[in-house]
Amino acid sequence: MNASITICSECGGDIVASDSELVCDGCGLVVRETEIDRGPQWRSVDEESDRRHTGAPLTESRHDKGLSTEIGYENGSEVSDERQRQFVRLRRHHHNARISTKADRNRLYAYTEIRRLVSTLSLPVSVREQSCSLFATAQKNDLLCGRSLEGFAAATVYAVCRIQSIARTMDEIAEDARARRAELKTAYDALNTELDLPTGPIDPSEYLPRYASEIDVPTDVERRAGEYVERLAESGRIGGKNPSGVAAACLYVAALDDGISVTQQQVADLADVSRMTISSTVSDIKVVR
DNA sequence: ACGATTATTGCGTTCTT
DNA sequence: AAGAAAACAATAATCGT
Repeated sequence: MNASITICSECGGDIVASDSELVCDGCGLVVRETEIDRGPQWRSVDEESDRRHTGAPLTESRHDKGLSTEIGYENGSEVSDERQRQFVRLRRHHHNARISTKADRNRLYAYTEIRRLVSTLSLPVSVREQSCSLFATAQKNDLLCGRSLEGFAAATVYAVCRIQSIARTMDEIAEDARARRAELKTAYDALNTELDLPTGPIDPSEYLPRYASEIDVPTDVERRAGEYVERLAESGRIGGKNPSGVAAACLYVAALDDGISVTQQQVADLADVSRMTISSTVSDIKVVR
């Protein structure tokens, strides 16, 4: 994807470009986002041939996959009045042709909402693309009728997070979504039952890295917390429990082991559960341990 | 077969040490 | 600050129509 290779200052590994970031393939250090000049914005059409395309890359997050054509407004002075009026008509026709059906309009609206959500939640671009295509299939299966568009936009984002094992609670998505939590849930349930998404139950350890960094504990505490999660799972104690709360509880116990002073209330706020939820799984951990 | 009612279980509140 | 217990809400199961 990128021709210019540099050496990582931390570990000496190669810096490679992935999506919009430059990442070290040795230690995973993100060097810089976007700013570096990567030469012409080409992409190869297929890996074998040498043919290159210019232009914006195809993206699933625009309802026409980014292939839209615009009729410009910059008219030179030599353009006659009649010609200018013709352009106005052309633009209107072009616009109408581009988003003709209600489904297209809905999709356009949902896509912009998805784009907004993904960016405010600072999720990777792959989530945006997959959410949009998920929305399109949902639309194809007539899942939308009677349900809110905003709810579906948020639900696809949440669903893709679940599929890609990106730890986000439904509440976190609902926080920034322009939909009520109930709308998100009905939409997500519809997606799940009708399209049976490949989403197993969330592994609590998926939350550990994020929570660990938020309360600023060393990595071996995070690792110990992971062990506790595993132990609980083995003894079948996380049946239907909120995985976010379980992760926070394990982190709490692991932190105490290292003599780091954290309160149950702190980790409870972190996981967005009550202190009591933490407390109960804490006592479970002590049984297992 | 479907809908309503009941039962189980996790969750949050409040009280207590 | 942490634990204990009674009340709550949601989901699963059972029963009746």
